[in-house]
Amino acid sequence: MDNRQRLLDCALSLFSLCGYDAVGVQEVVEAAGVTKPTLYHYFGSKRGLLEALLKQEAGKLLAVIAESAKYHGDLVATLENIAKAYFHVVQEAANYYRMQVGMFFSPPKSEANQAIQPYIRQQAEILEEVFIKAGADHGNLRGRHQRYAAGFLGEINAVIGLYLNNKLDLTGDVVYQLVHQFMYGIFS
Amino acid sequence: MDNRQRLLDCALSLFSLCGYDAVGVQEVVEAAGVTKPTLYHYFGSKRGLLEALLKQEAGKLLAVIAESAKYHGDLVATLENIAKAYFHVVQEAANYYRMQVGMFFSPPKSEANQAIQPYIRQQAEILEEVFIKAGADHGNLRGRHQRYAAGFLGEINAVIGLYLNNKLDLTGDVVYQLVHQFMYGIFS
DNA sequence: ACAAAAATATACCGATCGGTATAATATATC
DNA sequence: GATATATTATACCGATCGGTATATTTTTGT
Repeated sequence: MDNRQRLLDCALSLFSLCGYDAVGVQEVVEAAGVTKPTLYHYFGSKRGLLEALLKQEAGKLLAVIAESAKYHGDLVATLENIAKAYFHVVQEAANYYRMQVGMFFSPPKSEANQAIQPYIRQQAEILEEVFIKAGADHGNLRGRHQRYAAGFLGEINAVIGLYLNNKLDLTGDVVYQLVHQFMYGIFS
Repeated sequence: MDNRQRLLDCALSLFSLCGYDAVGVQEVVEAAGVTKPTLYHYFGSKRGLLEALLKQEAGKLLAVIAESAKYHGDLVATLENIAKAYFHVVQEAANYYRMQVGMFFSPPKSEANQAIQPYIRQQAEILEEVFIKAGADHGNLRGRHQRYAAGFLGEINAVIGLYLNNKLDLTGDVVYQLVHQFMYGIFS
């Protein structure tokens, strides 16, 4: 009865490791120990499988990030919470996060990119809102919220990239250094 | 008689737009107006076509970046030169740069990721060397060159991402703001 | 107990995948 | 002008692609 979830789990492993296009439907069902009509019963198509996977996993991620991004007047603290949340998600679901970032940077006409776009946009909105609200307290941020949100996430993903390649650990110290460098510069 | 170059050009367009896996050999040769044995004569395989493409395009990019990254005691000026160089490359060869970033973030077992790895490593080494040399002048940078190189490139790519989605222009002002925020923080 | 519906398997579809054997056509060398 | 070499085309290969028609099993509602 959990064949549906097992298909999702196997799809996540294979997609994140080899890529959506490179993985055949046959490969997914064999890994899950079922046959093709079972997959098509639950998901209708390969694309449907991908979208169900994103709905489940990206939904979880968005909830965690949104919770971490509540701004209460202290921008440094908020950014630290956000960085901590991303690092936590990556450590709990490295495969999924790798896949999400890969899909974001995948070619614009690929199915993978089109499927991830709505979730990426929500993510961007959450981060932008932080800088917009902080702009009320720090006037000179205004008009740059989009760039700051993208830049901050870019730095987070850069560090996550190092972590996924075993180049560094995601300690609390990294959170501190990342946020303070972003806020006060490289010498802080 | 320039069928070889035409194949490379068409492959670049298609790969960057739709992805390496999603583009068939047949599609490439049709776009180039030749037949399959012509492609296999020049490149031996689909993978060989990709590698020839990278050798040509990534080589050009690396030369430009390396030239821009010569450190002469002024870190701010060097980072501005690097950012300018990246922006210049992106404006001259948007398709290729999009493809390169996409391949960098593609799944670790995909052919695309494996093919781009050596070039990405060279790029990282160029950037890290800047921060290592700057560490001689600014002691408190030492031991963090890897993180700073990755973080700086992450911010550059974040801005480039906004540009490729028509969210902002790559003006000299963006260079200034990016580098100064990186060096002196968000309020600079 | 029985019928309706959900879930799974067998076997198959046409299309496309990357790749090639063979042969014809240019092009350059002598 | 003959010969060797590089280049291109015709036609094809087995394998895999995503997807499905049909039938059977399992579960559910009554």
